[in-house]
Amino acid sequence: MVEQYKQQHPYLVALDSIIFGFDGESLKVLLVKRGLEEQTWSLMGGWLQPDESLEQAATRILFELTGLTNVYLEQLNAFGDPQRDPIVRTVSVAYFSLVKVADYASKLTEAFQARWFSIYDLPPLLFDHGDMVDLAIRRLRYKAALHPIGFELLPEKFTIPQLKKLYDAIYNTEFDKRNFSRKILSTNLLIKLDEKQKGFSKRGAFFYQVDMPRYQQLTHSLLNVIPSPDAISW
Amino acid sequence: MVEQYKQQHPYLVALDSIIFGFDGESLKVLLVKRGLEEQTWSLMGGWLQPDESLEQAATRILFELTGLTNVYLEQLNAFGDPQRDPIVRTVSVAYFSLVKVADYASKLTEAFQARWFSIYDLPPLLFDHGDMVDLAIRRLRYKAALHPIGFELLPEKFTIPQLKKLYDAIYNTEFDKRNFSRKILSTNLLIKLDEKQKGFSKRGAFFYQVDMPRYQQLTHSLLNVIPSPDAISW
DNA sequence: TTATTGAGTGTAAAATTGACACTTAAAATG
DNA sequence: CATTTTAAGTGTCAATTTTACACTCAATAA
Repeated sequence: MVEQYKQQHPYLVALDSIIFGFDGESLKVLLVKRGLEEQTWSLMGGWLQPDESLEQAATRILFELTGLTNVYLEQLNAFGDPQRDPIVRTVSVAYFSLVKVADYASKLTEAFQARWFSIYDLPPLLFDHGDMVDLAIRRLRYKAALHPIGFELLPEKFTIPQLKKLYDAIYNTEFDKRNFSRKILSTNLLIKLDEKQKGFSKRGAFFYQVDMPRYQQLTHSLLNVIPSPDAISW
Repeated sequence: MVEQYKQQHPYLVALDSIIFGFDGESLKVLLVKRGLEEQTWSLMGGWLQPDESLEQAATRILFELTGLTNVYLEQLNAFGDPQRDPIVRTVSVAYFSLVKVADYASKLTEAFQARWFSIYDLPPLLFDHGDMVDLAIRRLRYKAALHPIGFELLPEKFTIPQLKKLYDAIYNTEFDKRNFSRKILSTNLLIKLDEKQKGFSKRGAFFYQVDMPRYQQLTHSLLNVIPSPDAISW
């Protein structure tokens, strides 16, 4: 009876994560040097262990390679081309992750030999990691147009201009600031703080933070977060 | 160097497909009896073979178990809970599929021991197949709200009332037929035929078919296909 | 011929979107 | 201290889209 199982070929199962960050100017992806003989830039990845689920494994690997915890993590796609890893056939489940760069930036690059790359200036990547990144960017654009996940890339407290810059970066465009803030504020997701940002502009912009209970309600609802989402496709 | 690979545990990799169909009244999922000792209703599934990609495997299995070819197929999610298959640890990549029931209905149930179940009246399912179906339904609702994929579930020629019934079934609601047809027609995806449907209503409804070139352009674009998509979430 | 049934269509009010420009707060400058 | 500079912040109007809602029409059946 269990014969049916015994005849089957097992494969290695890997997890790879596309980690997005935003440094205030442009959208970045976190990469590490990896490979057997030649070192190639590659995604954060590792192997599935016997006692863990896919999401647990992705979370563990992220922590081991970056020290990051409590980050936004979502399954992107499973990649299983027979030739994708030339050494051993491996199925890789890719996750994408949104992190608040500011909190970790220094730690990451020092201790972990990791580097942030602009999504418009990526080095050649290991295996099919380039495809994974492409898909992740498309998915991020798609998702961020409909769900208020942008906040995951910003610090706890942020200003509306910062948020607009983030969306400008994600969509490689420039939104109208009047329409943008009207739209964002109409979601009622943001709580205005008394505090103002110092040092960046003369006048200073008010800080906001996410209304967490409302955010929980709405993460999975459809909101039109950006103007003309019709232009987005995947 | 390749040591790194040798130390890893391999796992079986399966593919499972949630196959949606529409019989004119309600949304259905195609299931088969499967299992070792006790036969349980389960999704169409099979094992990944050494020489095929995930999508190829899903397509092959679909064909072997149902005879279906040329169907809409999209990766849903990879499921990898350590306990999901109690016999051997297996990672399953789930796909969801939209088929035109009419073309195949009889063949399927006869030759392949398969049965269509209303999504509101599912039997207990094998392993985590219930979770897979739940997720697939949510994904279908999400996707069909934004992309004109509903046609994949209807015959080549269909009427607007048929299409509305399909959407009513997907969302378990009743859309306003005036607003619905205005919205659908405004996409310019439908070509009106001269022919009318006979036998169903006295007056008869005009048949339409999809404008294929335009459909190709638009499948991946965001269209608001249904009213108030804000109500949909996943 | 008349009745029945589902197909097909229009309108007006409300809400949302998109385009567009001036004022203001605060620091920097001289 | 007055002036300049820079980015923040805000409002309006026209166009479009959405929603709610009800009657006529075509064809078959009686």
